Amino acid sequence: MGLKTLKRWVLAFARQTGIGESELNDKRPYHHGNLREQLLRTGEEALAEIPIEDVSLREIARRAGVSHAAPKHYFASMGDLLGEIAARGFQKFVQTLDEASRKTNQQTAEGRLLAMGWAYLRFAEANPAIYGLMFGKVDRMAVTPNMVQSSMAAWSQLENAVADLIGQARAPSGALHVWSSVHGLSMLKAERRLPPQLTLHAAEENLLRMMVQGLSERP
Amino acid sequence: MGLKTLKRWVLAFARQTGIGESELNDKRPYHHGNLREQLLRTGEEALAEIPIEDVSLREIARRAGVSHAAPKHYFASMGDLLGEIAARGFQKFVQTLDEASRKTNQQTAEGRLLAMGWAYLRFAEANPAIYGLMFGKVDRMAVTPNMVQSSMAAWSQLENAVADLIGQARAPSGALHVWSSVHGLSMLKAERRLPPQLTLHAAEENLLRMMVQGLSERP
DNA sequence: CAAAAAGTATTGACAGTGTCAAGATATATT
DNA sequence: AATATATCTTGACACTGTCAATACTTTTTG
Repeated sequence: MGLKTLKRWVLAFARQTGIGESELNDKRPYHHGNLREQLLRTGEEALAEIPIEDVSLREIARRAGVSHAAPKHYFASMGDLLGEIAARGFQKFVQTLDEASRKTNQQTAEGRLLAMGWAYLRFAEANPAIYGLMFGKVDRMAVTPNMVQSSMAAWSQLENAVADLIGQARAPSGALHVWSSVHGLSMLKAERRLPPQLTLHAAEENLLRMMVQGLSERP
Repeated sequence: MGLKTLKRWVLAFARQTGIGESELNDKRPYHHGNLREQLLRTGEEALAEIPIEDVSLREIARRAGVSHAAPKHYFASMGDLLGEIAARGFQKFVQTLDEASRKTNQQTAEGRLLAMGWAYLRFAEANPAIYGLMFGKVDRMAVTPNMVQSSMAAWSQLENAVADLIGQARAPSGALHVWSSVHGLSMLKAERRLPPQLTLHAAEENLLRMMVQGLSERP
């Protein structure tokens, strides 16, 4: 092949011209080895660090240290990459709410639901960009199968928690009520559409209580 | 000036070469006359007709029949144009809910609030793109003063309606609860994040009832 | 009424984007 | 060891938002 020979020549020539061998060796290998995973992680990082309108496919590739077209092999489009990131978001989301539900001292169904609601609000607050992605704030995102599946898992989780409180029959509409409340508040918060004089912490606790109150049977 | 003379020359030449005079005359005047308003209307049209990711400043200019940089004179950026469109959306929104509140047969505060809630859901359903703009779905949008003002008007309207039902003191958190519910449901609907087996119409009525139920004092 | 000023729209350029096709390079298979 | 496959890069394309320079119109002014 003569390739290795060529390499030796280049190295020798480099040494002659004063270029340090380390400068030639510390270049990344051509094959990254784990680029798909890397792109997902880098994308998440970028979403957390810079304004969402500045997050581009090329920027993610740049941060990952690969060429601008490298992602094409793993993600058919920019929307697909974002969709997969959103899917991972939903998985982390489900996990977080599950932990919150299990770790609370409250042993009642109502207590667990409130704990989940609180965890929901905290998750949205802590991961605004990913949360926005999960719920369609970013128009460039594609709805991937992975993402649909993950979001449905989140729905099931919530419906079960609601069923524990008010029974299977009323669970679907109850879950819709609960999700709408916390999701609506999270969006309004993220978009700064709330009146400034509102004290958030108290308002959030109030809202969760009203939400549970809404689940109770009518007199 | 010689300009009018030149025009006569051109017309004469055009006639000689067989170009119809009408083709020369039916060109739009250089000054549009009402371009700012036109761009807003055209933008709303575009948002209603084509996918939101395809709505660009240049596309709006194209539809308005002007050059790609013409909007610059009226809107500092694409975000500003979208922001103004959102502001108009809020104004129409407030008007719609006001009408719904006044036109309902129900004479109770609860009846009026339910009518507004229903009108809210219908508005979001009928104007998905504009509604998305209003609540920050589009990352390219700027938050213009006009828009902040209009959105605050919407908030006041809602808070008043809630105050009629549960009093001034509890109105702020009550309004937050109400808005979160209907906004959350609207977003979940628009983003198709709801389980497919849900029958929407009934679910919406259920949700509005639960929402009102949540406003009632705790036993 | 003519000249200057101000307002309005166009043209052309720039850096940036997502996507695609063709080529280069590394690993796996035979 | 030669071939095949997987992976990454390069270069191009059409598009975007924004800006500066220019052309055209209307209004104001002298």
